[in-house]
Parts: sequence; structure tokens; C-alpha cells
Amino acid sequence: MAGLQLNTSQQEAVDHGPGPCLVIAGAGSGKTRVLTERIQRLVKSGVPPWSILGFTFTNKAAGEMRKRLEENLGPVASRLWLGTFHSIGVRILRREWQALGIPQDFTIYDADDQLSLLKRIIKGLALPEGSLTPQGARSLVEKYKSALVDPVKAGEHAEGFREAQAARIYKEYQRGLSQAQALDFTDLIALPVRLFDSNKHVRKSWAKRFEYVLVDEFQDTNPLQMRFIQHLSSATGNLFVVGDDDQSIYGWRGADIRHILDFETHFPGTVLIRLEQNYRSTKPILAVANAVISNNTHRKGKELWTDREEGQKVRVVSVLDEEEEAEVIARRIKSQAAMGSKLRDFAVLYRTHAQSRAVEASLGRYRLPYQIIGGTRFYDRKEVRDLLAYLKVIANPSDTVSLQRILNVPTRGIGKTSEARLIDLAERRRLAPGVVLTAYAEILDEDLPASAARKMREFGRLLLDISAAPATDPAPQVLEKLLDKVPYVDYLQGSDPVQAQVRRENVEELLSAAQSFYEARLSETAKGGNGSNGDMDRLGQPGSLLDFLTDVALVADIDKMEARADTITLMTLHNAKGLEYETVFLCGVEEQLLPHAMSCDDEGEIEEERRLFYVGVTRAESRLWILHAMNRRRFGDTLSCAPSRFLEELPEEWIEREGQEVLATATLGTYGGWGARSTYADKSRGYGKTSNRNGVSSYSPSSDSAPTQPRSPIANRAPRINKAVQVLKPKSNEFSQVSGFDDDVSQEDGGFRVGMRVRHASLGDGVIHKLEGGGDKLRVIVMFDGVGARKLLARVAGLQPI
DNA sequence: ATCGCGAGTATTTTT
DNA sequence: TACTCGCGAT
Repeated sequence: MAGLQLNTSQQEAVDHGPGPCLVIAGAGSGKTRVLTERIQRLVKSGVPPWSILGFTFTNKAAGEMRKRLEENLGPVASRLWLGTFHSIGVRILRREWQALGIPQDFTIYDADDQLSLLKRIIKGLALPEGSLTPQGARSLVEKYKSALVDPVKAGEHAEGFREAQAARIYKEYQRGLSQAQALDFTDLIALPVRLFDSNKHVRKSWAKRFEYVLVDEFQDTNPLQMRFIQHLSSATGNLFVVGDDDQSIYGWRGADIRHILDFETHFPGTVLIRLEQNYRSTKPILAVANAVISNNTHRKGKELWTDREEGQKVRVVSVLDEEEEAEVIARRIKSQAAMGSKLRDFAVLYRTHAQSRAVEASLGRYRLPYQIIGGTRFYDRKEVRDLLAYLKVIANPSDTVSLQRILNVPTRGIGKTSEARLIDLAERRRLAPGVVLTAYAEILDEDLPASAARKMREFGRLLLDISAAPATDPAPQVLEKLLDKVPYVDYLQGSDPVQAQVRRENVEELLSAAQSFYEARLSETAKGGNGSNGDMDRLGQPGSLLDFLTDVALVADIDKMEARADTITLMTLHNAKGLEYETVFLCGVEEQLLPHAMSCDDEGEIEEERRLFYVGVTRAESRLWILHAMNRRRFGDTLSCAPSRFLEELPEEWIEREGQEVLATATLGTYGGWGARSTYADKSRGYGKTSNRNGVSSYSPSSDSAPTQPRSPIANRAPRINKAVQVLKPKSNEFSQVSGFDDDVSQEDGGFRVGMRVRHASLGDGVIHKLEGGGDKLRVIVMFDGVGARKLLARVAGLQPI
């Protein structure tokens, strides 16, 4: 990234002495480097690593920073306190549990667990119709908790029906958590803060422990985190924060941009340092970034500059719809890859996860490997959650949410009635249901029919049998035993064969995740004495089930991102923060999407959306593509989309527009509703002629000297557009072209029959198991030899009968 | 107790 | 469009 030598401002930041310091670090200005060098310098000057506390936004960032520091400082680097707010919170709670009256081996509930608990509560309370939904309740409960308002206070101050209900739910929710010996995400920070608030002694001892506190991505801290920081830095006042007000994009989750804007007021004597030299991007990209962000009013104000020579202009591309958008991207990547670019140099960024679909399909068609960050995360998959629920119950039988998830999965004859009776019985005995099963199985007979009681006893014994020592048993071993004792994989088999295959793979992946976690922990322990866990605050043996569960609870998807893998990366703009790529495609830059329709209420929200756009722009090193589509499918029907207002803020001299014809034509016309298929051929011929070379449908930019891709049939696919924008497209024709096969494949619902043998370019040969849908939506389920079942879209898969 | 189907809803962003 | 949930039938 940056050169070998630090620039003056960077050096100043690294050398900053005692007292508060605010570093306004523009995108690509080398802030990570400043942080690591500063920590290095502190350690070298004699500050013990364990008295340095560094907050990062993701675990990944913490890991990378630690790795770099280890290279320069050796194993002592593992004694640094480096992590996200949540993981640092956990570390503190694992030690201060007594003071807070919580169990030391508490379970961590994520959003999904919260929701399950809330659902149960709402049902149990039998609230009147039209009351809070679980989601609604959760957001209110979260609000209370982040403001450190307890249920009693919430009840007292409740205004109106809704809030009164929320307070009631909140109270039950807290009860449920504590009964399950669980903490939710907010607790991980709120509890330490509450402890520090109320207990001067504890606060002092923690604050004294940390001589230096550093915070990365400071612009995205919420008030609770801010208090956490303040407490922990209160002894010395050596608070060093790094951030960029222009990249504050988490306002919706409570981040308060004023923390950075007003930092100097809150911390008198603050030294302010600005890093404005950008080492990442070319001039055109920076010019675009600067121009866009200057439209925001709530900012400190800064201008990024670079001494990098001029580069390629930023390309703004208008396309007809999301498919064409995806097509442009895939085609572009393919051709650049053919010229020697690595796939890992490309990122496709979008506002919402839903946008990934079209891009995925396109990349798949071009056989370009990609990885998606976010979306349904690995740890959110049903099968993964099921297995984790088992593990959680084994580790903590009080965890009722998890117990309910698996009580009858796979089915073991414990139905709703039995479940209700169990819960009822447990309630009366003031025990958690899981505890009844595992420790007091004998009382089951009193209230349950003999057969039900027997099944439950068996289940309880099963759980104990899998692991009775979660603090010491290695996580992978427990998981293996679980898979051995519980016919879970067979149970997966029972469902749709296609899904089953994918799910089995996910089970495998979980197992290997547990294995590599275990190994990593072992080598960590061997190497660093205590590993990254210098102060024995980790629960149980390294690599044990308990250790694993804590880790899993705190992982975000981005943390798992494979940096080594040579694939294209797809993710939301939020996930892209802090990353950089040689070429970036910013797609869906349209009104309603960016800015998003849900974030247009006031200028503040628009500004945050603009920052999001800015974040996207500044990820790019040398090539930036900004795309917007004229039409986009949403909820099944097609909407026409206006280009984003942000596109009007781009400086013309630094950009190059493509697809103008479409833009011009489309904006002039009136929206014509359903495009008539009969006119398709005519219009496309007339139109395609002009557009093929310079227009939309020829995606090779004029300045591109490289040989263009061998033209795939779609290149000749004319835009289906004329004065009146056609909202619906004639699909079936088009796709027989796309797949590049003759009509016999995709027409008349197939040419496919169940039982037929077919060949797929990458999956090999197989037998058609089932057909679904029809026309261009025809899906073929194929059992591939040695690969297993796959569901494929016939129009895309290019299957050949053999 | 389990399965299947139909209806209704969802898409903003996440540690 | 696609997925989840709930209800009703077996």
C-alpha cells in the first residue's frame, strides 16, 4: 500500500505521546499501517503488550493486525488486547462474571436466537392482535438495552400501548435470557459498561490495566461503545482514535457520527491529525470520490489527493436491466482475466444482498469463480444452526431456545404436546427444560405418559453421552460424536435430494471448521505460551467445545473471507469497508436502491447513503465501474429505475459514460407496460446496429485496446427497447442464445425427460431426476455421477443429452 | 404426529 | 419471485 517511508502526518500519529488524539484518516491513507506502527512503537518503547487495548471493527481486522505485529514483535504480540467491542466485552465478562451475577460459561444469543425467544414470549403472553411482531419487539428491546434502561424503568416510562407491551416483553425476555444462562449481543457491551458505571473499584482496576487505548473505525461507534471506551481509557486518558467521518455508514444501528465530529469537545487537549494523502486510488477515482462527498454538510471536511499519475477514467454505464448489468460485469472480468488479471482483484459491490443473484448467475455462466460475503451466512444455514444448537445444549442444557430447536430434529417422537408438557413441568419445578432432561430425568414420569417420558430420557442420555465435559472435550471430537450418535445426515437425506447434497456439504464444512479451529488453537497455545489469550480469560481448554462456541458466536462472514483464494468477491457496500480492489464494479446505482428507498426520509439519511456510495468508490485502486439499470425486477415484477441522484454529482471530466443511447431513449419515452413480443425482432435489428459497437450491447469500451472476448451470442442480443421502454422482456428466445446451445435444449420445456442421461460442462454426466417449472424457468434436477444431485436452470446450464 | 399445500410476506445495511 | 409459516388433512 503505502511506501516504505511514513509521510509526515502518519509519522506524527505514530509518534503521538500521551493524551487524546483524533486521526481523521481518509480512505486509503494508510490508517491500518499507522495503527500497527504505533502499537509497535509503544511496545518497543517498553509498554507491556497486555496494557495496550485496540478495538477493531471486525475480527478479521484484528487478526490481520495481530499477524503483522507478530511478524515484527514476535510472540509477545499475542498478549495484546486486540478485538471487536464484542469480543473484548466477552473477555471482560468471562472474568467479571461474579460481580455481575452471571454464569461464567454463558451462552451467546445472536439475532436469530433472540427472535426465537421473543416469538415464544409473545405467544406465551397472548397479546392482543396487531401487537408487536418479534422483529418490532426486538428493535425496541435493543433500544432499551443499548440505553441501559432496565425493564422496570422501561415499564414506568412506557408511553402508549406499544411501548407498554414492549416493556412487558422486555421483562420476559430478560427472564428468558437469564434462565437460559444466555447473553445477547448487546449484553456483551452493556454489561461491562453497567459494571463500570456502578462499581468504581472494578472500573479503576480495568482502566489502570490499559495504558493505551486505540480505536479503529471510530466513526462507527455507538453511544454504548463510546461509554465503554471512555471507561477503559479513564485512568490515563491515552485515547487514540482513528476514523473517517465520511465513511460513517452504521447510523442505522446506532452509530453516532457526532462522536467523531465532536471528539475534540469531549476530550479537551485533543491533537487532531489529518491523513489526506491517498495511496490507493488513481486520480479520476479520487476526483469522483471528492466531488460526491463534498455534497455532504455534516463532515469535518477533507480532500484526498494522490501523486499517482492519472489513470483510466471512471466508467459510468447505463444498462437495460440487472441481467445486462451482470452481463457487463462478467464479460468485463472475463476479458481482463484473459489479459492476465487475477480474479481476486475484482469486487462487485451492491447496496442489498438481493442484487447478488443476477451477478451470480452471470458469473456462473462465464464460469468465473466468486465468493459472496454476507447474505445467508454460513452460520445461519439451517443445518449448521441445527448442529450448533445441539452443541449449545450439550454445553449448556439451560439453553432453551436451542433445545427447542432440536428437541424433535430429527424427529424422535417428541411432538408439540410432549414439548409443551415438558416446558410446563420445568416451569413448575423452576428448572430449565434441558436441565430436567439431563439431570432430573426421573421427574419426567410424574407428568408425562410413560412413552413420552422414556423418549425424553433417552434424549437426555444421548446429550450427556455425546459430551459430558464441554470445557475440555475438543470441539471437533464432540461434533463427530454427535454426527455419529444422531442420524442427522440421514435426516437431511429425507428432504429434497438437491438440498440434501448442499446441506451435507455444509455439515462437512462445519466439521472442518471445528477441526481447523481446534488445530489453530493448539498451535497458538504451543507457540505463544498462552496464545492470543495471554490472560486465561478464555473459557475451558483451548479448542474445547466451549471455546469453539464462543468463537463461532462472534464471527462475522467477512472474518472468514478467503483472501488467498483467487476468486471474484461479491458483497454489500457495508461489508466492503476497509477493503481495496484493483477493479471495482458498483452496481445498482439507482434511486430507490442507492439511496435506498428506506433511507430517504431526511437529509441525514441521504448523507449516510452518499457516504455509502463514497465508501464504494474509494475501494477501487485503478478501475471503477459504476452501473445503473433502467429496469430492475423486484418482488417478481419489473420496475423502471431512475439513475441515482449521486450520478449527477460526478465530475464530467473524470468520467466516461457508456450506454447513453439507452439512457436518452428511455428517459424520453413513456413506460409502455408489457413489451410486445411481436415487435421485438424489428426493433432489435434497427437498434442493435448502432449499439453494437459503441452502445450498450457492445460492452467493450472504445479505449480498450485488448482483443475483445470472442463474441458470445449474447453480444448480439439487441436491447429490447425502443421509445417506450419495454418492461417485460421476451425471455425464452433470448436464453436459448445465452446458453449458446441450439434450440433443442431450451425450447418446448425441454427435450428433457426424467431418466435421461445428460452431460454438464463442469459437473460431468448424470441422470435427470426431476423436472420443475417450464419454459425459460425449467429447472432440471440431475443426479450427477459421483457429484450428487444439483438443481439447474435449464436455460443456463447448457445440458446436453447423451 | 407428520406431511403437504396454500397463503402471505419479504429486501436495507450487521457486530 | 421465493421462502417461510401455519393450518388442515391423514
